[in-house]
Amino acid sequence: MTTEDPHSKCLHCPTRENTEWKDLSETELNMIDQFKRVSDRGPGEIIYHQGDQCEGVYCIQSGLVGIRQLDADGNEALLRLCKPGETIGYRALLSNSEHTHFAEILAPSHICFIDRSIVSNLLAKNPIIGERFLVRTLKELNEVEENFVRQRSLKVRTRLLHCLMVLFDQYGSGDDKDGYVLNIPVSRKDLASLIGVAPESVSRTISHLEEDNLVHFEGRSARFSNIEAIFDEIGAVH
Amino acid sequence: MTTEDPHSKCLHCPTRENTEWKDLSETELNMIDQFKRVSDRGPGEIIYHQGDQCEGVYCIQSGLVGIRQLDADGNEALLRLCKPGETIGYRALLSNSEHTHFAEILAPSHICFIDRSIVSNLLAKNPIIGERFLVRTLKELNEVEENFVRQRSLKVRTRLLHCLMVLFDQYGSGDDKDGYVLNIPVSRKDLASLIGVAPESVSRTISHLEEDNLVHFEGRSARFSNIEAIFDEIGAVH
DNA sequence: TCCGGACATTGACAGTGGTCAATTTGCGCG
DNA sequence: CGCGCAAATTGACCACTGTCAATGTCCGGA
Repeated sequence: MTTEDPHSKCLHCPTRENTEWKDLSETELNMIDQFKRVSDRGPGEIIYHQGDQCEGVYCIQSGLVGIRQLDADGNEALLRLCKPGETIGYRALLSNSEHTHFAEILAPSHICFIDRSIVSNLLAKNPIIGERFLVRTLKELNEVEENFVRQRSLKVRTRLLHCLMVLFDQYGSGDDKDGYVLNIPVSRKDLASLIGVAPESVSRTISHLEEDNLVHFEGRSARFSNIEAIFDEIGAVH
Repeated sequence: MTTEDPHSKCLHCPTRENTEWKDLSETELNMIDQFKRVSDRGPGEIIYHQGDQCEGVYCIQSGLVGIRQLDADGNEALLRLCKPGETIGYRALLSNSEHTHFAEILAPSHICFIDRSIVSNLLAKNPIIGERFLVRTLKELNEVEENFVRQRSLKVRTRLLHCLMVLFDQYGSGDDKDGYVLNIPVSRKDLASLIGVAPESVSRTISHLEEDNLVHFEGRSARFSNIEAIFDEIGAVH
């Protein structure tokens, strides 16, 4: 990461327009630029640990990050995926507590670290920032609750299809002569964790989906030959 | 509800000190008093419906309210219980969207309605209010996620014991010559919904807990004769 | 006081999905 | 190119729990 990289300037960050930082003035962005630390991380690296004090927030410039939480048995549940543009670690900062999750790099990523003092400063000066994070938090809360209720009422097969459609919506690589193609950004184990089942159950369900000619899997790629049938099965309003 | 009731003044509301409104000035409280609508509701009444536009927020002065969400099958999942002092309906207001849940009275309650215009006014004048609701939202988010992960890793029996301990913490009527007593504030069906299982599973688990002399049930009352053993079982890794 | 309906319990049963174990596949690295 | 480890699949097994049905209990209203 050299200083000549245009992306090293927040002002020119391609993701900024859709983030909580979009209302910052050029002066404020320059302040962040001056103190932020950009780093280049690879899969498996941990950005912050569960239980750690919050040092600041992390803005994902590129790549993919997974938010995990340890359960009572020490297993690592994958709660959600975070794309470029997302700021993570803000919850511990705003509630002035330690991190209740940990964040792991899932694909090679550029991560910008912004110290908590900078964030506090911006929050104090610019109430719109706090408001943006409030809205973001409310949205996350709705998503988690929706997920929560969905897992109670739907079977594994439907949950997997639903999950695949959500992933397709966010990470789908468009269509193909023979259907829609998705490069699943996570391992089978993490896919299983996202829908709250054992990895073996995902494998078995995948086999069934193949037999039914609904989805064709090849490693981490999935091709949906009959996406309408899938929407029917999950009862989607899309 | 007569105007002579001292509780009709927010300033004297016994719950105010622990709420998001604790930082309001007397003048601001008087403004709320002037426009709020207090009502006396009975079990089964719906305070607001899922999908409704948000008219304002509701402050629970006394009683008990359940927050429910409809799932894909039209079932009503009980997400959480709200005690006196809690303000509900604020999420739709703050995110400027419709209610994603509905709120149902579970025990005779006094509910104060505060119109959204009043709340917006206070939020604009007094940024600390927004901050209080941000912290509240962050706390709810943590609780939901904890619950989410817990339901994946624990068996029904453990979840029920955990749920009973949480209820005891909040609604327990103290001890007794023969153990600790809790008046369970909800039906078996709702108790089942809180831990994400079928009502029959709760009944069966209750029978087992009786056999094991861990909890003695009598209608809606539960007596914990050996609360240490319960904590052991909840804390245990398995 | 009795009746009716909602709530709760109990039992029977079957299917899902978790667990364990054995392969197989895939991939990084020497 | 092959070794070795991790990921993924497949199969067998069965405990758990959801579903359905029957019965029992409680409570409010006529």
